[in-house]
Amino acid sequence: MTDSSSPPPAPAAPPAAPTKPRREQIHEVASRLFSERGYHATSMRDLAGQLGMQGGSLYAHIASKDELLIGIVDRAARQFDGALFTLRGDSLPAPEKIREAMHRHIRVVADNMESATVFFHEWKHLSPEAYTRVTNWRDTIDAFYRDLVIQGIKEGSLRPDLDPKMTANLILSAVNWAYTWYRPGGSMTPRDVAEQYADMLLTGLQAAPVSAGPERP
Amino acid sequence: MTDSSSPPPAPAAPPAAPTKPRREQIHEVASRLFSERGYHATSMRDLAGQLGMQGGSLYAHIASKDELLIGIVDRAARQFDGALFTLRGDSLPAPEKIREAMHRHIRVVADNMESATVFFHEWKHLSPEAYTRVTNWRDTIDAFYRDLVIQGIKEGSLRPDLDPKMTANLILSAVNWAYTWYRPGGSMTPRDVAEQYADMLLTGLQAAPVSAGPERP
DNA sequence: CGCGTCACCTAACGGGCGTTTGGTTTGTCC
DNA sequence: GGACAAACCAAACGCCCGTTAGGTGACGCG
Repeated sequence: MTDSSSPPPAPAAPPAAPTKPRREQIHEVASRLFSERGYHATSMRDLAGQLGMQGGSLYAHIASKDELLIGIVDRAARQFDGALFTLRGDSLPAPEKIREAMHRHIRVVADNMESATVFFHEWKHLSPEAYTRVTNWRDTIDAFYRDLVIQGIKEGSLRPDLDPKMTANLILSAVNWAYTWYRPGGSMTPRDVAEQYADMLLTGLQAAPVSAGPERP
Repeated sequence: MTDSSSPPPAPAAPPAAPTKPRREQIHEVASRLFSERGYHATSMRDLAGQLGMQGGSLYAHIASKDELLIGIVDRAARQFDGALFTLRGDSLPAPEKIREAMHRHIRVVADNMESATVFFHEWKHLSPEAYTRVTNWRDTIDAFYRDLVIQGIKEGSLRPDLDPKMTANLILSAVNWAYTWYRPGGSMTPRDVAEQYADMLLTGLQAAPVSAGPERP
């Protein structure tokens, strides 16, 4: 609509390229369509139509439909990776670390709603190599949260009777499920969500007993 | 393998029919394939092949592929409904009610892993009427948990500073996400999962402060 | 014995799929 | 002004999809 001649290729300065426009546009629109309709329910002609071109013309920019999915999922995985693994070194107490990890995790989901949705929904349709890559990667995320809980139990900041595996499951449920309900335009920032979730998880939903007496007041 | 002549039609007693075998077999296999591969990645010929028949022969028993999906999703929704809505009348304190609702919710997921997976994954591909039906139904489930939290705050059994919407989101995250990791053959029963989750959620992950003093000992 | 019915097969239908091919336009650089 | 590449179109490729139509054998019932 606005400008039909999309990219001025910057003729004199190609070394540090300004952006790669068309290929990235395709990936972006594919993220949107795959997340809205699903991978198999999106045809290459649908995708091309949204970009104002013909189905076959896509193949001047990309190699195949599979490669598109792999690109989207890998990119999402790298986002999670980059957000969480810088935390491994930090020496915060476990509750603070859990709070911070949840914040970063939810922010990645919130900032990449479309590719995160594709990541959680369509990873089963990846080619075998990409499939096992993603599966292994998810195991390391599980382990990250599990180790975090174990550390907290050891240092005494978390309840000693916790099952680390189940605790990690619970935390992951909270942060991952966000892709189903969070809407970036709404009133809550990713930080708001993470703070509320972490508060509820760490200190519990139950009202504190009425201070003094152990039974009736 | 075992018996190839499947159903003796019980000629003298058709009034209260014994079972409807073939149609149900198709629904069961479809649940499995849809949950494993996704709706659009499962062809009617795949489905028929698993039942030892030809693609076209399915249409002697079912009307269409859409109808299959609708049947599976509706059945799953009815399971959740039946499990949760008998709780509306009970006059338990909110924490107990949350614990019980989580237990029932997880049990439905665990006892119907395949149709639950289809329910959570493929509802976007329903026909328009079934789509809005499922969407509305999910809203009532959200409201159920939200009201439960509101009741708990009113009666003083839950923290007064909770956001009911977000608290319901957290509970739903835990019980719904179970479909991604729970395996019925494993060492944990649905009750084990629910008890652990409810304990963690209600009383919190953090270790209790060192008993006596309000500040440093 | 003939009739109906059930469960299934074979074959085909129109259409959409991912992808390839060859050609046309457009714009830049020498 | 001629070479060149990028971006795209139009058309076709073989294949698979959901679904339909007509036919066939087995079986129970009057």
